[in-house]
Amino acid sequence: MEQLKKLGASCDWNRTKFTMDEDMYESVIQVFVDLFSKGLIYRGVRMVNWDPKALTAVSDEEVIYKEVNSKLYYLKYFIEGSNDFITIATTRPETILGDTAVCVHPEDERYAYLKGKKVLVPLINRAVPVIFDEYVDREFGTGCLKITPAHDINDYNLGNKYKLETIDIFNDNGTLNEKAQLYVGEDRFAVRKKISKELEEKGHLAKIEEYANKVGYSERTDEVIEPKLSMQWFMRMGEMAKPALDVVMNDDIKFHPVKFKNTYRHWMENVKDWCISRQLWWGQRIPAWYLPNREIVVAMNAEDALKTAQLKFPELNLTAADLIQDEDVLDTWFSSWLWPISVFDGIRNPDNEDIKYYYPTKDLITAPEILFFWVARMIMAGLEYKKEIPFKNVYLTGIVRDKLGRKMSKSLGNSPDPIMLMEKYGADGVRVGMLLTSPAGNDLPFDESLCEQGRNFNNKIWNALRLVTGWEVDGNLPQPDYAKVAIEWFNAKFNETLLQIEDHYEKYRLSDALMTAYKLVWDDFCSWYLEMIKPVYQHPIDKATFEATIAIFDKLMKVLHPFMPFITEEIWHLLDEKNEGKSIMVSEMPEATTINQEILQQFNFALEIIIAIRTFRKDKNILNKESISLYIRKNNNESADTTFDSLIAKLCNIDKIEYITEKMENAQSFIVKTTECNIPLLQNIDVEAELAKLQIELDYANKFLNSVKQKLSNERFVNSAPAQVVDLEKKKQSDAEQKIKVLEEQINKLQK
RNA sequence: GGGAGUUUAGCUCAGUUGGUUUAGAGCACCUGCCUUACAAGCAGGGGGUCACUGGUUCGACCCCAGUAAUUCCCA
Repeated sequence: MEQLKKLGASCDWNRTKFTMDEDMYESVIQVFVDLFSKGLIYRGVRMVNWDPKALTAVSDEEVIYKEVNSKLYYLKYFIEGSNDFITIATTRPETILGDTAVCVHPEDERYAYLKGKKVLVPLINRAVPVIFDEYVDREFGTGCLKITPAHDINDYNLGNKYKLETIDIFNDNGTLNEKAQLYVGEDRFAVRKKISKELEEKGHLAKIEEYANKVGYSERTDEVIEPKLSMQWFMRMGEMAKPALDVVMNDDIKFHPVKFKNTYRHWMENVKDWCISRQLWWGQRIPAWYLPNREIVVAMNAEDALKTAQLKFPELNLTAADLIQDEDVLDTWFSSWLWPISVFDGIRNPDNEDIKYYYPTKDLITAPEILFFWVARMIMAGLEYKKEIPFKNVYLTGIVRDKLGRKMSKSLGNSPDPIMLMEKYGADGVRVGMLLTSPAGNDLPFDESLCEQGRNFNNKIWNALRLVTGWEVDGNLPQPDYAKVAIEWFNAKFNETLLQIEDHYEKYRLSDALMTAYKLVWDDFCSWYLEMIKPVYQHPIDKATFEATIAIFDKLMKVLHPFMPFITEEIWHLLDEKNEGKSIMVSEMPEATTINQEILQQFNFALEIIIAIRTFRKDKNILNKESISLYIRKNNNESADTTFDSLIAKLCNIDKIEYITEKMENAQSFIVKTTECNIPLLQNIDVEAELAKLQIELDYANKFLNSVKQKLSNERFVNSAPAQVVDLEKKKQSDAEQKIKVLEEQINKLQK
């Protein structure tokens, strides 16, 4: 949590809650009592992962499955009242002592004759039925399966289905108990060796095969996990799952990205009852008390339980000492699922002001791996206790992974230390680094270089501030034309970009929103705008331009603030004394106004010219210090647009821009769109190189023209494609033809 | 074994009911620059058979079928 604060997470820290807080605890117990009274909570038997060394049940997450080399034992079971036998395959021969059936596939003709027969469990000769179920894989082993309901989850399910006897042959420490009849008190692995020997001696062992299978080991003790039956508390899911599925399917609650809707539906349609009891040393203790007559009372506390018990069974003369509370505690999700309600005390006081104000909320941000454990159940709880969905959107973040694609984990030691990262790159830098790599719904492949990029961005912004605040402002200076145009252009660009950013937010595409803002600041503001309006070194700037620039800077800081709270707050205060004592956090976000599309288009063309001139300078080794003249010849009967001329001149160090109509001699030229740019000869032209370059351009244009022509000559295309598309192709054709014409002219000129 | 995804540049990812010049971004890479806010920088540049095969269509990164690789969930 301290790390989150350092990262600038803007949480409501005053409302920090722990699930074991008094009020939270009470809410959980109240809900348990309520659901029990509604018949939604019941006690039942379930197979748990038992650690015979630690003497505790462990959760599925604490079991590590390892591939081990074991043996597959083929054992002969004699058919009752016959000398015939069938052969079953098992990796655990010691568990035959708990067998209560043998199972084959109903369509397996090899075993059809077994219908109604019983077979004898080797060594103890217990007669058990042969059952027929499609669960059996006919290809595995002999296609004949022994059923031990007490010691295998699948067998347990079959046991339930066919009402089989369940014989638990193990003690808690992994030794055999008296129900096994043989080897009582000996360890399961010692028994495996002994019993396979005995089975062999008595002619029950057909063969042994080497076999690789997965065995579960306890994460804590590395002991082999023993599936074990135990009494647990459950909550019925069926009735609650249905409405919780509906609100997601009909988009009352939206998932971002939507692909998780599928996963959610799949889970909700196959939902199983929720095992809510845990054998842990901490948590909300199950509010159930056992009476001497084996009855159970569920109540808010021991006193209530006693009162209820006394009322129910007056003949027992019960005292507090007769009631024993269940030792188990509740699954932590059983408190978490109430979070949106209980954190505002909405369970105990359903009509308090806080819950009325804060429920429902808009967005939940969480990890996809707990979509079911937490999100689904919060929705259920919300519908059950508030009759209303708890939130409208669920944004599912990715999992942070290292460069090798592994999850960050303590045991691997591959997690970076956030505090150390923040010292190195700054909190804003780390934030930018993480956010840049969070495309919606994908994992975050963590890379320190991304934080470095974030830091560099901070640095860039800081330097821009240094430039702007370093200017001397002269109130008497008139505003130059180029500055007026630059401001007009940037504001159009800003508005356009702001709409894009809002659209990204709308779609929960945070990395895209950040990247859009990043480019707005770095490219459009720093690289273009500031270069445009920058006064000559050690010259002052006019007041109007300066103020417009400060206003732009202010808006940019607000747009960046959600991503980089620290630097933006700092700069915001340095931009304007009036911000003293206020905070950018609670200032108004800029709003987009009408976009001047025309100036954006004009700029795009100017930009192409500028880039072409820069390339030209580089090609010809003409340093930027050396000023040049530019003669522009429009083609295609286009009229000249001079809006950005003063800026082209400023940015490219051009002493003169002139429009001409005739071909120019003694000049080098290049083409932008269909406009010809001429620059008077400063040096001899390398005719060969120039021709080669033009030829490449010409080839490209011709090839392009051909592809367009081919398209247009296809009657079916012209007939079936929309007119808009066809017109576009025609425009492409005429543009390409024009360009080819100009290129050919130039080639001719050079070849003279 | 069942289900759901993913596969586009060296890396991480966009690509909106199929038509916006011959597919984009950031980073990385290459070249030239210590230009006076910034070398943590500036300017320019190269780089992709859109996993593969077939189909539908005037037209496919996009729709359909199959194949392969890979990830997750459930068993």
